[in-house]
Amino acid sequence: MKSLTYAEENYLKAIYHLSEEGKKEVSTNSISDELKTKPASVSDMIKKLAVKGVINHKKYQGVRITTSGIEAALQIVRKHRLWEVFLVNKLNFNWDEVHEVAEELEHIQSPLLIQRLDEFLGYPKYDPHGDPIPDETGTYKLKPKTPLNELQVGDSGQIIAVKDSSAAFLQYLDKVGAYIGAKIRVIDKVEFDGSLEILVDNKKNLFVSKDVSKNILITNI
Amino acid sequence: MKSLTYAEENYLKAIYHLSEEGKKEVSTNSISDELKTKPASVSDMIKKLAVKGVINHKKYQGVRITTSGIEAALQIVRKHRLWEVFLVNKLNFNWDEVHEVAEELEHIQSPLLIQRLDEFLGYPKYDPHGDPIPDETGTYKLKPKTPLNELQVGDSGQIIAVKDSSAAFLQYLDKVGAYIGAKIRVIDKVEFDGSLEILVDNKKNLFVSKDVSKNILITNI
DNA sequence: ATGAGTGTTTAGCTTTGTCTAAAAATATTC
DNA sequence: GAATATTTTTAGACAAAGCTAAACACTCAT
Repeated sequence: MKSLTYAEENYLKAIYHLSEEGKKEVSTNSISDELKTKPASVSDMIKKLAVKGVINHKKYQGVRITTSGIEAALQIVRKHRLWEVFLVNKLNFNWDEVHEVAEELEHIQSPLLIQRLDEFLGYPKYDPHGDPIPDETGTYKLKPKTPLNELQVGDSGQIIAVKDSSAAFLQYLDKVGAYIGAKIRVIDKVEFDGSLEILVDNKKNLFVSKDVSKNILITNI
Repeated sequence: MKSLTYAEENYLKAIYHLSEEGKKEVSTNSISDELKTKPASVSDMIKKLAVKGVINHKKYQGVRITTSGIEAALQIVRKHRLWEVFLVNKLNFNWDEVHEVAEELEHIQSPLLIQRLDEFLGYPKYDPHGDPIPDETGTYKLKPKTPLNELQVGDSGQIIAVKDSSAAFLQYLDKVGAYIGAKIRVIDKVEFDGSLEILVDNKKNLFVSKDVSKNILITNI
């Protein structure tokens, strides 16, 4: 299979992510929304991707990613998330600063580079946002994610990801001392407003509103 | 000044390197040789670069890089060489494997990334080939380089670079235990064929032909 | 079931960076 | 100094990736 151009990689990744969200068929408009391009541009690109065999397409019927498309997309996702780990763990970037740079770095073409980077980082299984990193074969494992607000008093676990990854929300978390990987336990729950008291890393008590707890995902309850 | 595209950066870097080799004016043909493009493509690009103010150009008279062009080129060179240090020092690449990947990485646009990478690497002053790394202001210092074959018996120094950086030559050096940074001393010189006996890192005697010693550059005699 | 509205595609244009072929300018040689 | 050779530029084409505007197809209400 011929390799993909920079733009083709971006379209395929968008289609892959949209395919993950439930339905099999991805619409032209949803792709153009995701990538901030016009539907006409998407139609053009769909033809190219279909020729390369990474998607199937019938006119006016949306797009379906193929097995080989999923494989290719997973390798791009793998690169993106490995670079995010590098930026956060080695270069001390914050969560909210890594995405755009990783968008560029993910397109670097060098299998050896990615293999060595993976090794250098200690073969991480999850990126700084808690999303799984596929291995060279495309295999990955999701951690079960439960919104913090669904936990009961006494439940414990680890912050694995956030739903709202806006800079504002990430900065709030930083400020109160919560972070991806923090161990937490639910100390008290106020039924009236759904707010929680949680213990962070066995040392710090924190009160969070339901609005906040809905956006924090916990694993390993 | 408007920023440069990927291709414009490559042309500017080529012009910068060609300008370093003595003469001020760089010819269209030499640029097309360097970049493996056709002279017609170079003529087109020259117009664009002249509009952006990084080169001066009079028709049929070659090209001269401007001060602002040198500044821009030095930042690209800085990025290229920092990535080379990263690849060799952190990811265990060999000297002869880093150039192509660094050619891609040097185009990533993120001042913060380069700043953090520089810090992570310990603010290196020279890349794995012994070439100087400009700082954020474009300042750098060349080490004086003398070909090994011009040293006399008793002279000592450090391998700072190689002239011939073909994979074959670099692999030969690896095999005999010579490397950038190795400390050497000239033990004996055969006047008949110009071959040398040298002591490497105070522990290993090595015989090298004149053809080899011409291609090894020494600093700090 | 038809007509309005939404979604998708086509047609044609733009920019970037490349090319070939031909024309123009400079350099070299006799 | 004229003829030839080389270098450089122009002209015109093409592919990639985007756009606008217009045409086409599907979907849903009435």
